[in-house]
Amino acid sequence: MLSIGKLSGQTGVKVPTIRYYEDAGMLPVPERSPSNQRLYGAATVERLNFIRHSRELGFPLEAIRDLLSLSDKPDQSCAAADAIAQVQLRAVEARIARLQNLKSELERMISQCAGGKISECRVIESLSDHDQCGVEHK
Amino acid sequence: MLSIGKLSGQTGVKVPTIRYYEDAGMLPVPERSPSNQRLYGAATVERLNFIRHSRELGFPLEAIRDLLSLSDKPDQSCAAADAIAQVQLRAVEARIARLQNLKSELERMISQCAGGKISECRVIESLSDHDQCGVEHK
DNA sequence: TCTAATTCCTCTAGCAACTAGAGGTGCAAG
DNA sequence: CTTGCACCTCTAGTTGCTAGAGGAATTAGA
Repeated sequence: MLSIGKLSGQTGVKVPTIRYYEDAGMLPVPERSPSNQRLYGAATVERLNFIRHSRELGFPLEAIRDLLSLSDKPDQSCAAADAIAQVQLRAVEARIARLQNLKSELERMISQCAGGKISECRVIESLSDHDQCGVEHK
Repeated sequence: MLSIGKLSGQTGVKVPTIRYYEDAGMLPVPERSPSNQRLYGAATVERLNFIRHSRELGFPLEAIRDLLSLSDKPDQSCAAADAIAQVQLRAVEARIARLQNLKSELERMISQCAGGKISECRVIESLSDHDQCGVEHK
């Protein structure tokens, strides 16, 4: 069994964040030692790594809860879970599309900033200029 | 002169957000009408468009404040503005790469889900597994 | 073995970047 | 002239944490 500090060390998730995740329902309520300290099994390392990687990909905790609910019911038929995965896939595709717009916008800005003065700098100008940006706003 | 509502309409930035930006030092304290209502000049439309566009590109308010202060010194080199954009570009590229990893995992999961069980899916596994993730952590 | 440093506990409060609501004033149209 | 909207200030809520207070327990070194 792992203390919260060991769990933190093995996953890179900070101790207060682990406690926060517990409050937020991302982690099951752990066992306690006789002196009231949290004790975690090895499965929690996996679960925390999963949460951390998903967070790094930009998933909100709610979406991660959905994904975790898949792995919490490994014997369930995929029919019910398929919808969740599809929704996540569509969300990921939308994120990628948007980020690729932003990427080319940033590249364009940088290429136009060829070591000149700010008065000639296209970075600031293009950030003001809506027509050139290629990002859709309503 | 524009009321806060007109300014909001012309820029797409919500009224409470404009007031928030004022508190946050992103916008100069505006004139007031005799009845205490905010009045904005045309320059504020430009400034707000700049802020909104920068936010949509993922710049934090602090970086936008830096960019705004740079644009007040037009004779300096634009290297600093370029550097801020470079940092954003690198962050965006990293996110795209990770999301594409996840996208193919989700696609694989959905295709494997044809009649199978969740326990055979590799999404959770690949998101838990540090070695496969392609992202560097410390 | 004793002590000092560390880890753990709970709790509250703060961060960014807003958003929503309460409760009140002003202004323009029917 | 009154109704209805836009505006005002202020507080509080949101998400996903992070930092600190104040206190108990465990571990490491002399």
